[in-house]
Amino acid sequence: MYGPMRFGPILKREFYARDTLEVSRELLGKVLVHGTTAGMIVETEAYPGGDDLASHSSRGITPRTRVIFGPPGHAYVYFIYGMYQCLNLVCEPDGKAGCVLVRALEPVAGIPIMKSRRASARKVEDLASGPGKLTLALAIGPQQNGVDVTRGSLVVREPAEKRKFEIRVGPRIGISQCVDRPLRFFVAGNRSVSGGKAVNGF
DNA sequence: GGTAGGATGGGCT
DNA sequence: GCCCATCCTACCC
Repeated sequence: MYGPMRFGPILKREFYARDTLEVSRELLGKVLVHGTTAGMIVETEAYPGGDDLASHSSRGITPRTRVIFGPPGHAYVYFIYGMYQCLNLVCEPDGKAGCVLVRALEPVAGIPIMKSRRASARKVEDLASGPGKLTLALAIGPQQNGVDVTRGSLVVREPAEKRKFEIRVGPRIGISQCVDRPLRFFVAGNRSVSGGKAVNGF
């Protein structure tokens, strides 16, 4: 690599101001950057709101879910299972709910720092191979809830060079409602995708 | 290779 | 009081 932050342009707000499923699919292969750490997005899930009871926003606007109804291109970070944070990116036009859960990254930059934050990870591919793991690896927490991801220290960029990959689709992980909707998207065969062989078929 | 059980605390009914 | 958009460890093939 020629420099630690040599990526393409930041994704603009118009990228996010679209259908949640479309954005979920197109985020694969983009690079999530926070400070000096970065990873390529290899797994996402769509949470379109409305009648999708698995979506936090399906029960309406609350203090927690307010950001999901706000302008696109912002981060929705929530606390789960008493110890982890999950990162979502808000989609759809302002006023309409919809967000994408970023579920896994392939580490690209700042790997030594990520290792220090993820002492239990044995391999580089496991540093950010899950929604709770990637927020630890990139030090994303409640401070980032509501921030604009089209400018500032937490952004999504085009990759330095585009790679070809096959996209697979399946049911979302860890939910109890709407379990049959195929709203999980991942890069086929990528070692950083969460879940392993049983879930992903490789 | 695989899985069962526990950690741990905010959000909402 | 119950429900989680999870992860890690121990343990078992």
